[in-house]
Amino acid sequence: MPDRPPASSVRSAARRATLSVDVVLLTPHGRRLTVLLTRATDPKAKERWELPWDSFRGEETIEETATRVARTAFGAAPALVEQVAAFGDRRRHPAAADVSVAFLALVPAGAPAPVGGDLAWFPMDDLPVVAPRQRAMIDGALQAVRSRLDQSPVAFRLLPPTFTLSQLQEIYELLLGRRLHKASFRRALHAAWLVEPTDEWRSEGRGRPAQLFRYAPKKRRGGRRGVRFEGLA
Amino acid sequence: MPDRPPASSVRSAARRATLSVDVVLLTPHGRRLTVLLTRATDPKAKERWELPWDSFRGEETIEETATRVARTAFGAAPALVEQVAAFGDRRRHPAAADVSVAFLALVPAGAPAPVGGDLAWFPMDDLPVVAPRQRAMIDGALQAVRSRLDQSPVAFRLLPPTFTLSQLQEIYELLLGRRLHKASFRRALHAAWLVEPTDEWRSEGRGRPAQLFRYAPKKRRGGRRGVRFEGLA
DNA sequence: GACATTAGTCACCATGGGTGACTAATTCGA
DNA sequence: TCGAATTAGTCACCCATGGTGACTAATGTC
Repeated sequence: MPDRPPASSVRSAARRATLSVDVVLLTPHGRRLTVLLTRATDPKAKERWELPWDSFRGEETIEETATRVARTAFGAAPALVEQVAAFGDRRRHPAAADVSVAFLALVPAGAPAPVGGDLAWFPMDDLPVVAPRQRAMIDGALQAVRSRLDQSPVAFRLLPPTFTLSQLQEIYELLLGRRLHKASFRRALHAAWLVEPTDEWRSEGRGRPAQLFRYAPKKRRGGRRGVRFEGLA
Repeated sequence: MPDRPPASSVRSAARRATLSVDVVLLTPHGRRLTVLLTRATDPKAKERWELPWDSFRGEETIEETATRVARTAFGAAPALVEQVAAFGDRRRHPAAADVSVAFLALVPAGAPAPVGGDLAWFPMDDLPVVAPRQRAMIDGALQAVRSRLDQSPVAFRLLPPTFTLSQLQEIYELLLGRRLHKASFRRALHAAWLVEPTDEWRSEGRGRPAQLFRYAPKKRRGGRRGVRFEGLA
């Protein structure tokens, strides 16, 4: 049996802390997932690159801040913005914020290459040095994307509105980090009623033209079992 | 093609915000999951009950704050503390914090009943009115527990170190909100190598005595498929 | 026209897992 | 003392899930 403290919680006097909102912008480039980094603003910073961030302002919600930061950095609204987690440890952060809330933002494939030298897409597996807290945020964002593959339309937000099934499979392979069998992938996809065919076909390069599909989830019967694509709406 | 903003992000001057850390303490009582609430400290508050919380202090990490808040409220260290998410919207919060970080904390079954009238375990499905932001935190914590059932030893932290398989199944049924078939549950559990038998048996009440098990996850072969208990370490 | 290349489908089969029925060991009451 | 009730634990049947290789289809290239 634990000791029993006084029933009401001990409260400290209200204190103000510095808070930042950081965004991990992701987009596929070829067969690799890439992150948008900006050149560090502080010339004295050891690190040369950092995630887009801003201090939290009381006027907006943190989601609004994240969306604004993403739009400012990338130049357009991302296809999806979701919170990853709050990071409130003592690891270094560009703003030296007490606490930073990380968001992940997805941009469909085919994003324009960054203009100047102050913005660049870096492959996830070949990142430059960034502040340790932001490094943890990037890892957390990747983990979040992977774990939400079946709960959130993450894969579809990394593609344009219409896409071929081969493109979709490539995204899944990218995120899962392993090859999938074509027949299995399509069978599961069909069973999940996540996409519907359009009447367009894409004939690019050699090979048979592929039919274009769009993301159009349908109500599912209440089957509880099954793994892939479960719970996606 | 989106418009291109100046390459470097716009930064606002560092601003300080109020930040709270709130804890959703959960424990099973009978066949129901319950939450620990304390009586509101502010006598003018509309709500009479609230989640244990504290303002963030720069000296600790938010995880440390959460653990301290949980220990102070419950009277002992919980079996597991994990972050749920940051809530930075405009919903009302007891501390009127700009941003609140919610944590979930698990206490094994058999927790002592609260002493005074200032602390009470409320069933999840019969909660009193709490501030809207805290209400969202409670819902988020339950969702987090459910979604982490297969990734984190959540179920085992709601049980004492040794337990019967029937007890474990009850916890899973509690969290999933549906009945499970005994044979299926045990087959999957066996395949996952999550528990090992002790040489103790519990003979309480009528019926055949049950063998006691302990949580002792073993390395799994790299099988990728399968649902239940996957990824649990 | 042969061939490479990519799309799309099929059928086979191992495994996962839902299910009912069985046995085992205990308490309780007649 | 014995049988019913109760809880633990296991087995075997069988269908659905999903891995796999091989096939056909439609295009471009040489």
